[in-house]
Amino acid sequence: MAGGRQYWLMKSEPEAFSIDDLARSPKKTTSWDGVRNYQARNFMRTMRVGDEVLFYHSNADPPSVVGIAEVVKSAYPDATQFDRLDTHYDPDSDPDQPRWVMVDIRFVRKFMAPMSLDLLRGQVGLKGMELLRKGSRLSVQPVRAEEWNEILRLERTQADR
DNA sequence: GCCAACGTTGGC
DNA sequence: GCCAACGTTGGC
Repeated sequence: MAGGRQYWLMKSEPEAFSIDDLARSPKKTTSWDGVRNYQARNFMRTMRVGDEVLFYHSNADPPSVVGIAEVVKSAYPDATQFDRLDTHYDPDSDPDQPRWVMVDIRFVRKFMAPMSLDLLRGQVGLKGMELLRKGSRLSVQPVRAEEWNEILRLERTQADR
């Protein structure tokens, strides 16, 4: 796996920040700030430029994977942790040893049709996917190459209808 | 170190 | 709006 491209899934509530918001952002790029979960942070620390990301809309109707982004900047300190006025302010984070990081991601493309949780659950090849696990809340999660390929294959069959 | 209480996430 | 499934906090 060394040097290989990795795949990820990142969740966002479309009301807060949608894939369309990403597509409209300057350079189609945004800083993925505000992550305050250690497991998610640890995954972000291992992200490399060129890694690919499934963009997922949570708390959406229906909740769906809606497109693809790519990592364009690896982990660096999340500025919002030091901003008292920000909702993600963390008074316990030491500026000399920032607790939270963010990465930059860039819009790649939006799927022709959103791929809903229901649709994904119907795929045998996605049985073990973290996203589909009951109670799964991880907002940044790894995606296996087989899962990534299965989802892109699914996308093509959806587009052919 | 245990664990109850609490806060959050996110599907439904 | 409900609530299951978490993760975190803090008393002990």
